[in-house]
Amino acid sequence: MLKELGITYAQYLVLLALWENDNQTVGVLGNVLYLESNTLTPLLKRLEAAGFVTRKRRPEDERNVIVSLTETGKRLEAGAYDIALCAAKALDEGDEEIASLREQIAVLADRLRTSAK
Amino acid sequence: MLKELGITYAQYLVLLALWENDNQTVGVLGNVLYLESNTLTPLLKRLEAAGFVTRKRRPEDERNVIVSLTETGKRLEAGAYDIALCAAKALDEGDEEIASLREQIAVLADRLRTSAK
DNA sequence: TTCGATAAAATCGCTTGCGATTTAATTCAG
DNA sequence: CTGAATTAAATCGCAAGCGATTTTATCGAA
Repeated sequence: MLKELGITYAQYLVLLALWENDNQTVGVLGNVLYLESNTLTPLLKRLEAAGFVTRKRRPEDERNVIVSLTETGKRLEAGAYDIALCAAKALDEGDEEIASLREQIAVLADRLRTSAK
Repeated sequence: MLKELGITYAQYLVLLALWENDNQTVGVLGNVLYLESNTLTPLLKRLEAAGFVTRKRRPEDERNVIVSLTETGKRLEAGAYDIALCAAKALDEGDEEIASLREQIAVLADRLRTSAK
């Protein structure tokens, strides 16, 4: 399904974040996805080259780069709607179980992250 | 801790499998780790270059490559013993919880794998 | 005001992981 | 026995992820 849309899974995650909240900074996007600029910058450039997002420096503080959806990027949301549904169906697990599992993992990930610091 | 041993996490996983069961074929190793030769071959070459394993064609069937621990590779097991303990401690979760979580994830992964086929 | 500290992205080098193809060895059918 | 099919690794090309460093912009204290 992702291939039909012309994006990878990591790119899909970035777009999910942008569909949720457009015009985010690279850094904020990284906080959401637990990724840093060394990973995001090249990925965002590919999304930009594919015409799904734009990258502009914020005039008030040129250190920040604002990532925004293009019209094409916004339209993609509709086409991507089925993906989560199909994934859930493939997992064949109730929403509660998935949410619970996700939560457990988030807790563990947080512990690792803080214990690493 | 891995850096002290001079290995990466993926390499650690391969070594774990070999400590469990030495002299495995690339394919069998791949079945255990859910990886294929396109990933394992370069990784194994790095482990070989680092002196932890050897790679030899099996004489009876030259299509198979047997991966074996060197003495250095075997000795590494002792040095790696603490890793799992520290990880468990960092997770701060009982063995049962971790095992249960691992099992739940394995079930989901299997469903995805079979529904993809 | 200026210079050093801080902050945000970008860049570099490397390992992983994977889809697709290739190479080489073995097996099997006619 | 031979040539086609199958199997196991290897190879190729690319995207991700990350540690480390660099670049550029902003802030802050002397």
